[in-house]
Amino acid sequence: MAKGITKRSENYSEWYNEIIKRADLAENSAVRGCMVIKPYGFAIWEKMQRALDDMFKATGHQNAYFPLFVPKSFLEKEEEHAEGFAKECAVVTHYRLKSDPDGKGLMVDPDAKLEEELIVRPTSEAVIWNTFKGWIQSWRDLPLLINQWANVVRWEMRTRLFLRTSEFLWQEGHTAHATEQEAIEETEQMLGVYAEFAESWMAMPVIQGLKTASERFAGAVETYCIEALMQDGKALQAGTSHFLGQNFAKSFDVKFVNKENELDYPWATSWGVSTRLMGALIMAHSDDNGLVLPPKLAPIQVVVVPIFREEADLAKIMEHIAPIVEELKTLGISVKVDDDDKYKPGFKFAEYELKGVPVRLGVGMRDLENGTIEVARRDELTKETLPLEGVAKHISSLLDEIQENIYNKAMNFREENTFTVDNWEDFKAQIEMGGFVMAYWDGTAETEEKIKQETKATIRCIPLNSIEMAGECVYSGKESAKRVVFAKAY
RNA sequence: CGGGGCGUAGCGCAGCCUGGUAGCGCGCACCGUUCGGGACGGUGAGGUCGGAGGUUCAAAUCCUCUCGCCCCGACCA
Repeated sequence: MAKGITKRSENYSEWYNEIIKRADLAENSAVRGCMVIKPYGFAIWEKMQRALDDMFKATGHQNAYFPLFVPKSFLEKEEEHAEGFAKECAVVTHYRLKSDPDGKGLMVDPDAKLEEELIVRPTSEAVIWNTFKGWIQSWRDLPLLINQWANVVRWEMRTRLFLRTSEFLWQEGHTAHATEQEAIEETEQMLGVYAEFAESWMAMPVIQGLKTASERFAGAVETYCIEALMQDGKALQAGTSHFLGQNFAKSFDVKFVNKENELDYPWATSWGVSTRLMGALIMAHSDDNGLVLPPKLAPIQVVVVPIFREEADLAKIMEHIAPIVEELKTLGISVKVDDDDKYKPGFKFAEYELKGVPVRLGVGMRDLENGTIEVARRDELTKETLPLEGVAKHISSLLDEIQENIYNKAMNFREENTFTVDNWEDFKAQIEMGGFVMAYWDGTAETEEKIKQETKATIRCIPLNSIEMAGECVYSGKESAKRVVFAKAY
């Protein structure tokens, strides 16, 4: 590229920021730690939302919306939950400003102090379970399967675009069930939905597993997660699904009468994914030419770049490609024809590569003479000249092929960067080099903590569906039932 | 909150040590030639040098204070 971006291999985080900037996805705002998601970035997020929302609906969930503010007394009710989130809460203490008598501008009106502080939601368990109290009386009211699309605020020390911002957009599911078994099934079902979304929409392979006690969601009995490996060898938690037991029901005094006419507390789950998935998408596939989008999430799947000098030539080219564009649209493919004459073709080629558009079609006067079209694919940066006849069908299957190809690439990368390690020296060396490190762990929080202190590696998850085979803990040498996934993480 | 770094044109930077007419690249505007991988030439617009105070005949440059941002750590979807 003439105006190359920072190489991925040289400075990963600079590369990451530059992809976001040059693909026009988002920017830091003037507001501390907050992010502006720009139209192109938001278009991708909307496609993610749509796909996820359809999956939630297909599994029987309904959308609703709950308040932004959580009275402090609500947040306090579940003790562990309160403790876990206390350190990162934005708090509303006043409801009015007034002119500053000592100078220009405004000041907080001390007379407008709230009797009870309001917390800007860091998550909505508290408000939602307070609401559920009024919704649940009988086993007939269960299961209650609710999802909300919302913003939340967590006052993070250091922020990074998409990966960690003070305010972020997400989806949070909150469900209530009559039995423990059903709630656990729901937790696992939604983890499966996330894994399916990550793999078949984002083309990003994930490991499904359980968090250790120390990494568990505050107030949960069990936290399930999906973990993905980024191209710099660091892990990213891409989604979580929590089995909350009866903790919130008890804290918020939500009870129902079961079929045996006995009072019981319902069992709860909550699960969420956020705009962090955008960060995952960027880091999983992009290269030194910019963003690489899986076709299923690309706002523009095919871009047509006419190559012309004269207005008259453009008109001829448009006529030449019109049937193809029509056919692509009929096939449900989103096509953009960039007939802008302010930029030259070479500029446009680079621009659409930066934006990750999966397929680019180039058409010039040469093609008109030959009845051809140039088809370039973003994932492999290859191009070929094909007869115009039948090209729409070819493109349609090419998009599927690209979707599959980038998944396979990410999968190969993960496999090449997943290591099985059996002694402490190898463990430290491998963690330093990056990747998922599969090692035995004795199951204690002490060992987990010491490993974290000495290597900065955390247990990303205890994988589900792995073969149980006993071994010796890589750190303590004590007995261990199975290998867990260690990595440095975002 | 600890440790580093930076504030000069829309963006990226030089100038500061050693005070003396505020510069370069990109971008922007106009004209011409170009147009199948980020074009080239010409002309031009654009600045209270983050802010306040001080030293000086003279401050982007030296001194004091202040504000803001970025990076590294603790925290974390």
